Amino acid sequence: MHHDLLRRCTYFTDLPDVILTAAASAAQVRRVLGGEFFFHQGDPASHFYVLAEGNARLSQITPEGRQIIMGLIGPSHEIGIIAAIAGAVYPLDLQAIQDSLALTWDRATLRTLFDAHPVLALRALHMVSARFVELQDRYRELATERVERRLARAILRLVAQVGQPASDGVTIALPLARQDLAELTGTTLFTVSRTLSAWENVGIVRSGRERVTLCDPERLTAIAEDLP
Amino acid sequence: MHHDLLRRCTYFTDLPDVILTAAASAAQVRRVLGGEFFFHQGDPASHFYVLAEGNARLSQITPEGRQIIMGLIGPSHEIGIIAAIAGAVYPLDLQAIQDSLALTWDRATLRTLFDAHPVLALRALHMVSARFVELQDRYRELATERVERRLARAILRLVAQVGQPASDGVTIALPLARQDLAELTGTTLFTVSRTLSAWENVGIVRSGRERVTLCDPERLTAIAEDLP
DNA sequence: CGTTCGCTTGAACTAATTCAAGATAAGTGG
DNA sequence: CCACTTATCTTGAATTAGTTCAAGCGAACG
Repeated sequence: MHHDLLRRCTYFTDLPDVILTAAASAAQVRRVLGGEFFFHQGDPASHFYVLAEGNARLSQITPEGRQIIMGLIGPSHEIGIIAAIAGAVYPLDLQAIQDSLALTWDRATLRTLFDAHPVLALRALHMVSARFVELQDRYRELATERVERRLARAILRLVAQVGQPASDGVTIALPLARQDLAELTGTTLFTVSRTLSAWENVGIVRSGRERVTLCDPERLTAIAEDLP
Repeated sequence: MHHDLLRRCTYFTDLPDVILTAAASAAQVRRVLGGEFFFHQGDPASHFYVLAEGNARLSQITPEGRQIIMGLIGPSHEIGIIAAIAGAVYPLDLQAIQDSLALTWDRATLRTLFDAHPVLALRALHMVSARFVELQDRYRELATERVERRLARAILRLVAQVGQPASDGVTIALPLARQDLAELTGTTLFTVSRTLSAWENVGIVRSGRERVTLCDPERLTAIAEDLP
């Protein structure tokens, strides 16, 4: 039921039932196959999405054709509230990693909801502000910290987001290549490979083809936070 | 007159007079001396500001005590709309560079204005979204581009923002030390100094103690955009 | 069973940092 | 007005984190 999905998003959480119902019943459903795109960078921002099933990658292409990953998202994550703004374009690509399902609202519907329930506009402001602060922190991280630490944080973030318990730790439940981790942390696949190998040698992680398992969260946190 | 100042901010521009008047008459005035802070990182976000006179620096301190500059702002720039959100804290410092004057609204006032004129909430969303996209671009820049190019862009941005015509080019009308440029571009003051010296030798800029003059915008743009 | 794709590792290289020393310029107080 | 002090800037030399390139390994997949 859409209603329950919405209740789990931070955007809709704790709102009165009447608003949830209004939003849920105004939603469209969109299915996107793994590898396909919800939208591309530069497309007119027409729809706001809440991911229901699957996983997706937020990425940007540099003018030179180099790709960087701005984030990886899973169910109940909201994307594209910029669609509420007339004339806006999406600032990045949203690509499904696995077959995915999303609820979606177009601008007119969104505006109707905002007009009926002004709290939704404030919530949108809240959401973008929170993302802004997060991005600011990652910016600072990129400007001031070494690759090993950035990679440690990226893995801790991913484990928190999409971790699945495994026999010897927690596995990141996404096919995640070295190249992806490199684009996520602003480095090269070689450096990622070397770093993961070093960590594996001391038992912090286990990793293989497009897969990383975190075995020793304490020690990885120590690296991320620069503790003893 | 406050009304005119507001008309020049992108946040208020093109709004009906009645809204501008409502906003202007609800504003408080705050004066801050050069070097003093409007607010600190971590303070409860109580006020939204529009800078009227002076210049200010947006900066963050890392847990290790290293500072990075997120931006430099001048008159008619809006800061701190996060104050509209209950429980939020400022994510960075805002420090006056010169004696400054700002219009300011506290949360209750802001909410009253939002209720009376819902377009203001949408505008807030618009503003934060625009800043978000800008920051994303700078993030990509930091992740993928070399220091020289980042510095070139930073200087072009500053010239556009606070440039003042001079005899031999356009001067950045701010006391701006090498260290400031380093913190703005994610590098060290030494690298900034070397790069500016190299540029000065080929006539792209002239620079001295806390001062940079851009003499050849075309060539600096060529560096920023990686043209021939 | 061979081909493909992702991963690893070594070696050379480089952009940028770090550290040190000195030069230059701007106040400050006698 | 000049010496003193302080802050900013420059430059060189050594170092290093990370990149780039090349070669080869190994698991997945048709």
